[in-house]
Amino acid sequence: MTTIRDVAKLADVSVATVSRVINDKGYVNKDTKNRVEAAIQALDYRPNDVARSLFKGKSKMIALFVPDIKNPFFPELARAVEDISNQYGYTFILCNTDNNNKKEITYLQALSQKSIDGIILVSSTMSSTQMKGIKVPMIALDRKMESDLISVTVNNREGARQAVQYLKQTGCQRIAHIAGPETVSSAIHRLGGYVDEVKNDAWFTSHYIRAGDYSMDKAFEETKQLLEIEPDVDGIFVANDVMGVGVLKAIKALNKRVPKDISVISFDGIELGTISTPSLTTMAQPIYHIGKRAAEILIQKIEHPKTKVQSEEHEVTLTIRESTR
Amino acid sequence: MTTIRDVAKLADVSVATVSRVINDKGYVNKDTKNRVEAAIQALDYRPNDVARSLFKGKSKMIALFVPDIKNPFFPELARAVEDISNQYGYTFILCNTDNNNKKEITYLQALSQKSIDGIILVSSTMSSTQMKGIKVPMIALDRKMESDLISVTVNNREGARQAVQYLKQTGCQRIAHIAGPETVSSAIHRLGGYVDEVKNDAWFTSHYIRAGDYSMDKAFEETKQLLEIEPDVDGIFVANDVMGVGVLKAIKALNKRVPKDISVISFDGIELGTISTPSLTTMAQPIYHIGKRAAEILIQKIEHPKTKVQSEEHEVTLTIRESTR
DNA sequence: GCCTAATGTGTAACCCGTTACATATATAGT
DNA sequence: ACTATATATGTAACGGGTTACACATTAGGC
Repeated sequence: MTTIRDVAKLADVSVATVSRVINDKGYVNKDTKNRVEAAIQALDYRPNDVARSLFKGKSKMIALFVPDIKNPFFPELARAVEDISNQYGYTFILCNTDNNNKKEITYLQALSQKSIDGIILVSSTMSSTQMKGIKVPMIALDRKMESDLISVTVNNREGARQAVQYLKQTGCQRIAHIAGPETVSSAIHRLGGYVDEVKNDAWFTSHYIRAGDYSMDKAFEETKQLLEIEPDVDGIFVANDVMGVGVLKAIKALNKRVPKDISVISFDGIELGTISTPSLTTMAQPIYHIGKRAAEILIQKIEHPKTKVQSEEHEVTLTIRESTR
Repeated sequence: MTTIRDVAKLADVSVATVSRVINDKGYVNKDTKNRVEAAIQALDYRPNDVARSLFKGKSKMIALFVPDIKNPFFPELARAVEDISNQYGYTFILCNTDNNNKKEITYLQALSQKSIDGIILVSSTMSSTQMKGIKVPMIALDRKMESDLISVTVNNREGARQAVQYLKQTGCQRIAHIAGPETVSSAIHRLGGYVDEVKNDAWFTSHYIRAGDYSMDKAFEETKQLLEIEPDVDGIFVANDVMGVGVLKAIKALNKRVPKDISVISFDGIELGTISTPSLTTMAQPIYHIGKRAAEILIQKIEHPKTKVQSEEHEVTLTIRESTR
């Protein structure tokens, strides 16, 4: 590796001058600058980022915590964050937490030892106590956290209301909900929106709500049980698309038809929903956009710590496909 | 941040001794060790990895280059690599290259400035010339590269042969192939395996081969054209599952039935293939396993540079689902 | 022509662990 | 008792940029 001292020697200047040229900072005579640049070229010199990081206490790296990248909702988020990171010169670190608080804490520790500049969290397990001591800039994405951390989310409650309203508009009389995990804010709000819309209906009882966990398999099981207990269900609002596919499978397994017998609407708008048969009507989130915004806000926080940044709540879009009448 | 010098002061020893305690290296008296450990505890001291990296010239970070994490084949690979990285104490960096050689080179440069310890490449665009100068340990995954870089792949040619054989066994008489990009080794070998099996058949002409690009949309278009030109096709071997879904859609759009009129078998074994209707019969790769092996071999290369490591070619498994008779 | 400000450049300390080397004491072997 | 080793610990250089500070020179203003 050639170092700044090699360059300095070849250009016959001090390392300070080379540093000034590299960073375009401070006064440097034009001729000197040319000489230094020629030396840099000649030696194919590239500054060592680790040395830089050590001095600055910053690493130009940001991390994204997601439960599991295999869940098809997260790759697009990850892609957005990586794109923006890159654009601003940051390196992107991906951490799969499995919703495991211990793993999160371990990552947090490891990353702060590496002088990570900022972290984007898709998490529901981290408590405000745990976040107290941490001075790394952070932002919550997709889910709000117990702590008052700034977040970028969508308007889950309103989106859920619209979904249920749409089912009603298309003629559904008995609308069930396959909910997400009760520890996750997005799931809570989607459930809340559903309840808003059905709580005053004569037919409504809590039997119409089944607790899923955002996974396909659980949704499959819950739907089968639901339809046994409440066979008159003619519409299901599912808390996410992955579960939506499970619901579709369950309905098919029971020899009912979608949307003829039962309409299904879910939430997220991932590509998976276009592949199932029938394709899923869904409340589509601007997934890439929220990932992008989270990264942008985080970088703003990192580079201009005094600027006040605010939480954002984005809109979802009813995307009508084949699973509703 | 508390530093090693703070700890040394509190424990009333030199920094060298603290370092010895931290790294469990060299002689340290038991009492001294206890005192140092108490001081570390008291100050909640954690060594600065950046300083360590600077001295060692190693960062304990490895990167994975994939074309696009949104392609559902890659998340599982990424997950495997991340798991293994973590297990060995490495931090995991994800890079989306979009099959863009410029991006790859930019990443390579940026990462080597950060003293990256190793890189796993899913790439087909990097030439051996470009790799010449690079002394970072690397390994190819899923695709072989032009250069003689060690790789972890599956036996694509043999898998393709088995796929075509299976179609024949189940009664297909005219078997077409939707190929992957001709620049990608896996696609080339899958095409090769197909040709091996059909080249001597009387009916075979090159019209039965259509060039896809591993994307769903292209496969959709190509299949429609294929079936127009060769309406007697009763079996299609598709180079990957994502395209398999596109093929299914095209066949449906033409009002033919799978597997009644046309059997479809694809390659990869991603979860997506279980969600389509009908679900896809496929040659399943041990995706997680090859990702794991690539990471393990890379780390072996990093930590024990003299040990000889070898390329690995893993087996694929015929996974029969609904898209074949 | 004189003073101030702008311009130009170098020295050395600093960021924080690591380790070669020096030094010192204790233990073992004969 | 004496040397060879094992044990124990400290000092200071090192890795490679960055920058405060000092010093020197040039330009500008009047």
